[in-house]
Amino acid sequence: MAAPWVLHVDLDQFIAAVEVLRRPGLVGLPVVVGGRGDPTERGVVATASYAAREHGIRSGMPLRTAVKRCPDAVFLPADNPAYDVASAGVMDALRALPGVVVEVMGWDEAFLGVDTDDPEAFAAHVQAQVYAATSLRCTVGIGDNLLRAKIATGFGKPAGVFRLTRGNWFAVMGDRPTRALWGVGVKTARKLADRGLHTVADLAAADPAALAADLGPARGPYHVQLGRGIGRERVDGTPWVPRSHGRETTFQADLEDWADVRTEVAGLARTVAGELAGRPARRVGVTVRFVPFTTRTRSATLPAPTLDADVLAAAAAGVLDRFPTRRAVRLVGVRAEF
DNA sequence: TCTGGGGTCCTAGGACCC
DNA sequence: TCTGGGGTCCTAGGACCC
Repeated sequence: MAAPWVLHVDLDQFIAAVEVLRRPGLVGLPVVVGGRGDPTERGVVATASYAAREHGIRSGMPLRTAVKRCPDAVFLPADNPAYDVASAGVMDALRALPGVVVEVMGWDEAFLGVDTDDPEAFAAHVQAQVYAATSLRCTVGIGDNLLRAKIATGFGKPAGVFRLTRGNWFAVMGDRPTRALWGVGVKTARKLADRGLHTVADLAAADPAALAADLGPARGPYHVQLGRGIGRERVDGTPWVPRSHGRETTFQADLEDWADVRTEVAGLARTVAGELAGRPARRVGVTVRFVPFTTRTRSATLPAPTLDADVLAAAAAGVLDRFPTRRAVRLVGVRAEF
C-alpha cells in the first residue's frame, strides 16, 4: 500500500533559465536579470545564473553592486509576462502527473502531494516530465511534511533529489543555525540567539511558553515546532484566493515636490483599480518610502467596496493626506485589500 | 552592498459595544 | 460614583517569503 509523500518542486535559476532558453548564446555565461536591465539604475537582482553566482552575485543584491562584482555579466530586464507563461507551462506539466495534488507557491515552485512507495523514482519522473514539457531543470525535495520537503530541496540543488523526514531531521539539521529554517529570518534568528538558541536542535528543545513571551502567543510555539521539523502534512490543491493586489514604484530620482507624490499615488491607484479583476477593494493602503529608506504605511477601510478607479484614487489621495511628513520620497505604493 | 516589487500572516493597542 | 471582562473591528508596523 502506497504511503503519502510531500514533494517540493523548485525550478533551478528559473528566471535566468527562461532568458537563456530564448537566447541560446547565453548558455554558461554570467546572466543577471533584474530591474530594467541597466546596472547603473536603482534596482536589484531578481535571479543570477550559476556562472554569475560564482562571482558572488545573489538575489536581492543591488544591480550597481552586481556590476562591480562581475562587469562582464549580461544584464537583462525582468520580463514578467514571459515568466508567467513559462511558469504556467511548468504547473500544467505538474498537474498532468497522475494522482498528484498541486499547491503552487510562486512562479518557480510548487508542492506535490502523492501516494507512492518510491518517492525518489517519482521525483525523477517529475524532473523528466517538467524537462520534456518546458526544457527547464528542477530540484525535488522529498518530505513527510511541507516544511521538510521545502528544506530538502536546498540539499538537492541543482537538478537533484533529497529526502528529509523525521528519521534524519536532527542528523541533517540539528547543528545548523536557526536561520536555515523556512520561516526564520535574520531578525528572528537574532532574537533566538539572544536567548541562547543558536541551532535547530537548541530551538527544538526550547520552552514554547517562554518563546511566546518573546515572539508572540502564536509565533513562539510555532517556532519551536519549526525546530522540530513539524509542519503541515496535507498538500492543499484548492485554487488560491488573493487577499490583496498592489503596485509600487521606486523613482530613479527622488521626488522632492509633494505634488508629484500626489500625482504618482493617483496614477498607481488607477492602475490597481484596472487590475482588480472583478474583486472589489474593501480597504486601500498607501506606502511611502522617504529618503533615505524610511518606510511608512497608512490605510483606510472604504465606506463601501469598490471597483471604481475614481473612487479608489480619491480614497488613496485621502490616505496620502494623512502622512505627517513631506520629506523627499523614493518610493510610493498603493495596495487594495479584498 | 545605498538597498525592487509582489505578496502573506501575525501582533498589539485602541475604539467601541454589550 | 467607580468599575469588570469579553468580543470584534480598525489600524500601523514587523517579519518573512519568492
